[in-house]
Amino acid sequence: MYEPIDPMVELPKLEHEILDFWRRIKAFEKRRKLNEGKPPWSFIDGPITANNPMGVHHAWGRTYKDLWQRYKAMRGYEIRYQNGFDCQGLWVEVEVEKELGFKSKRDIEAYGIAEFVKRCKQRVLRYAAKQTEQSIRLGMWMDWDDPDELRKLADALEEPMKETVFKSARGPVRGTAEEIVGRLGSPEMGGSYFTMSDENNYCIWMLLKKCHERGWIYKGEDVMPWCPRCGTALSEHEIVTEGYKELTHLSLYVEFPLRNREGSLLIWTTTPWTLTSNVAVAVHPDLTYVKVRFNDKVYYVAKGALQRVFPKGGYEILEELKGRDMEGWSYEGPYDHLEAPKKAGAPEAHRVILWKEVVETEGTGLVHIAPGCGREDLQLGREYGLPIIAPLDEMGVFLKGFGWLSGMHVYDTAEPIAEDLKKRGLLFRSEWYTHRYPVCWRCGSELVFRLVEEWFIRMGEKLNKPFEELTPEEKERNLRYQIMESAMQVRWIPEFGLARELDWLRNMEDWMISKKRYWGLALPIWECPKCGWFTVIGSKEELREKAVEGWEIFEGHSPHRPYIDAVKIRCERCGALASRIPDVGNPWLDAGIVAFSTLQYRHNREYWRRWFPADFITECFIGQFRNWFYAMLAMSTILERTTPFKVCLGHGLVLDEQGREMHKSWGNVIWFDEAVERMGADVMRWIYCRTKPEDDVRFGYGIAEEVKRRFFIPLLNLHNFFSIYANLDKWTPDQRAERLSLLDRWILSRLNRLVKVVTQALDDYDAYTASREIERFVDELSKWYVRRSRRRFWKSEADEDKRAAYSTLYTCLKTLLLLLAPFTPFITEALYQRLVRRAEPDAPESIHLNDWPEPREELIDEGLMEDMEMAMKVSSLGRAARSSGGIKLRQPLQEAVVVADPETLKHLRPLMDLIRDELNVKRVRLTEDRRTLIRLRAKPIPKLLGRKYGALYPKVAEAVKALSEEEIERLRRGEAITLEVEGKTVELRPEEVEIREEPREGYVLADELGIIVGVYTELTEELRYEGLARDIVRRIQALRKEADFEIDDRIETYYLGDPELEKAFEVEADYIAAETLSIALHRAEPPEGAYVKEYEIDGRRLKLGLVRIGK
RNA sequence: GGGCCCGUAGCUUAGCCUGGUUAAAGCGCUCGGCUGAUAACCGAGAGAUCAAGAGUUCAAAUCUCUUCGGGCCCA
Repeated sequence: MYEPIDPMVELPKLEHEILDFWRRIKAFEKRRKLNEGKPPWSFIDGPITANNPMGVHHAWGRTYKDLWQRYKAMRGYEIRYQNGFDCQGLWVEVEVEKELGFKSKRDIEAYGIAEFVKRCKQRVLRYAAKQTEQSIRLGMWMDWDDPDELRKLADALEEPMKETVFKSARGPVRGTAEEIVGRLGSPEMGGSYFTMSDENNYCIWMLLKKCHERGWIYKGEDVMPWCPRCGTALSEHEIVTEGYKELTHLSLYVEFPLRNREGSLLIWTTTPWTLTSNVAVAVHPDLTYVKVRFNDKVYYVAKGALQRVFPKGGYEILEELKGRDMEGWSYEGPYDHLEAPKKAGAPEAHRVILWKEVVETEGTGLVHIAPGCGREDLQLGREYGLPIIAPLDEMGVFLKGFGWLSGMHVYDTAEPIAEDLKKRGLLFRSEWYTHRYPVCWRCGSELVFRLVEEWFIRMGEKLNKPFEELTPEEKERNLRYQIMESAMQVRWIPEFGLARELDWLRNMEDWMISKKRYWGLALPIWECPKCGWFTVIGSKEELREKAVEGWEIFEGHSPHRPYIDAVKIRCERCGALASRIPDVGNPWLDAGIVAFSTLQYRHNREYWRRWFPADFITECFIGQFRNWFYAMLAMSTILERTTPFKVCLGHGLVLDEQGREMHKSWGNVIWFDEAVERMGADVMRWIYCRTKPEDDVRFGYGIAEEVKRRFFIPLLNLHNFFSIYANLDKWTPDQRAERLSLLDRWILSRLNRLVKVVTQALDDYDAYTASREIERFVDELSKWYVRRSRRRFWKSEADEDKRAAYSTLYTCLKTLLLLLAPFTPFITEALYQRLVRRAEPDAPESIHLNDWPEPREELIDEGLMEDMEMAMKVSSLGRAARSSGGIKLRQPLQEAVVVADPETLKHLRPLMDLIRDELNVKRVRLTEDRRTLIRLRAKPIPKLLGRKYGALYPKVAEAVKALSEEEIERLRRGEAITLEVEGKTVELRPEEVEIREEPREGYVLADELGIIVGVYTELTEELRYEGLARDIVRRIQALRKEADFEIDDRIETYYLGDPELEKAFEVEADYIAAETLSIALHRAEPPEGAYVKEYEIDGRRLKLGLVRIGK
């Protein structure tokens, strides 16, 4: 017995049953076993940060990941199924700080780095467990760790050096908790990879050492946005997210007196504290500057800034000059008398430099440059070889050497500095100024720009020429261009991905890999405090060899702070003890190495070669061009000078239903757990699959409801329709038919084309086309094939045609389920169990253990599909015609006429029966002759004819109206015709009549694209009773359903009512009885216990009573 | 400042790469119809100067350029 499914079933509930089922039969394990040793299809999972529960936006990429893994599995490829968790970095630190109520780095150090790092690891494990559960819920088949085991491991980490047992995906593992955490995802343990694993960290060491060997690692200074409260630099990324506020600051116009010439440069700044570190003044080479006299003093400002600087006028222009004319002018800085600037050589360095970024729409058109306090300033300073002054310490307090400012906090210095300058006659003016200013995303403090020492990987020069013109030597020298070569080996989807990646690579600065924090990759750089020598250690073994101190403290621990910091080595230059730099690594190093660390690059090169490069990766592309995609490409290029992935599918953002980004603070976030339990994972997955990946998708419950209604419910209904009737007829797949109807051949043709198209689309990593094609097919299967075939399933005898119908529909449903299985794994499993597993005892026990269907080319009949398209078009026109004539479809009509060109008619000829049934007419006529449906009428134009014939006009008009169609046709061709009116010969000219087309008597028409369909609306007695009979049948059917009779219950029908209706019962008795399974029709009061209802049909009353007899 | 994506009906989208009938769907609204698989469906009506302008072409929503608007990435 096939098992119908309630179309109103709660999909989430069904999905939980399926999850249990999979678990019970070990479906995933069986799939893996089936594909073992087959050709590999390599997918590398971009690690998700295990720091919070996953959101619905993660589900998009994860749907893709699962879709293609499932698809490739059905195609018979071996797959690694390794999920990844990103573990290290500031994101986790911030959350742990919140958990612990910390406010700054000092709190962490007071708490103890070891404890803090432990908390970070625990958090990662707990959220990895959570995300594992959520991913399983989404339907992802991966080599998962048991979430409960991960949680237990997190708990065990309380005592990191204590022995414990972890039930890994490959069986129990014994060791200290810390040791086990370091081995997660290893070949012997299976499960997800964790970027905090020892192997991942040591792999990066290997990579960094290789960079160092090529001279690409260096320590540099950079000016970074810095939070004085948290004591840390923030990356550009952290500021962009939500890091700007409207703030009002005191801005100053300051005079810089010129040396060796009259007057002062006038500069403007919103950060007075940076004046202490001024080194130069920048002007635009091409802007016009003016020398002006104002209140007896002489100033230089940009011409375009005059209005702003002297709003009340009163100045006198003495001279105009270009910025470039001022280059090299020397001036006195405002704080040249302080010790630190003096020591740095600032007073001697002061001069005017040229900079193309200077504008005259803000300030004075002269920009004060302090290379220690601004990123662009620093760059300029480097170009011009200027000294650098960095005035602030970690907490934002002025260092020694700045006179009265030393010891003051930067936040408190604006007004004192203004006072000070005023006293010394250097302050031209001050004013409050409101602008968007970066703040710390954690504590809201205003950021300052601070010079810090960081470590970098050199990207190489930016050569100002097209890629094609680069010489091999230039590429060899510059990592940047090598990575570009790797990027060009990738197939980017969408295609503009390459352009974005190359743009990033062309412009990116050296890669800053350090961060002054605690939880992350321990950068393997050991530096000598005495002489500045440094080296990069490439492995744990190398460190052991070189260690001269502290190894015993480190031994047994993961390569993280603080234990790794205990290990000292000998400086190779001066022999002093060298320590590891305290910095941790950029987290994108962690994620970027996974094409090596997870594929056993260091220990099993053969395995690595089998799985590298990945055939496919997919992630949300917003931001990843400079993050994961970049890091993967960079690291693979460094190690192997090739791309680590062949195809990169990027997708857009998940927005709310109004098209806004989801933000916690806006209250429009949809949580994954809630969404999946409300709409179901399949619906969520289908929403993502049917979206163009390059666009953003709108996501919400309204959209889910629509997707469910338009796609899932029809699918369930198709299944139910088949199940109900196949059960009644006890049809099984072995009951095949020799001969298929045209309709069967058509839908099988459509089906096989669908298989072909979906296969091609998925091979092309195009879920969008695949899902849209599937939707179209379901629509046609439901709205055309089943609708037109319904009666074939209803008839009582099980003949050849009926078997053909069952056979065809079963094939369609089964194949459709297989095609859909990778997209919507739950519902397809549910239906497969209810359909295929009932029909075919040998079928694999889960749909996901099946092979992917092969298209049967020989069944694809392009001609037939074209014919059918035409028949659908004509049917639609016929229905429109009936509708415009106000004739309901239930009323049979005598005929429908189709007028069209011979080509169209050729298409329609084989399908006339179908059209006849669909339009409920007795016959269909096809013709090329328009006049079958249209008659021409001539109307006299009184204005012309009246004037011409005077009193005779009424008779002429009559004659015109009576013209034959042949005569009108001649007029239409432009010929004049002659008429006899009252014995007179009248010449009628074409312009004297208006010719109209009218439907022929009795027909209503609809037309489109040159096809006209007309139905003849005159009813014969016979047709009228047939129509009434159909109305009656429908009422009886409705009543049967209301009475909850089984579909195959026999009944007796009692009727009384209007004589016309009673007569219809008599005339159409056989028809009515057969349609309603009535063994008898009685014109009588229904007996006691009958199910009774009164109806009105076309204003006539009818009382019906049904009595159930049984089967 | 540089790079990229997107502007089609009230809303959500298709079509654009590969130019060619009267720009296609869904939602919503109005009216009518069908229904023993369907909480579905079918038909009609209303609703689009395809962001604007220019160019190429016999022909432009589609190709090119410019402008405007929205967004993203990088400075």
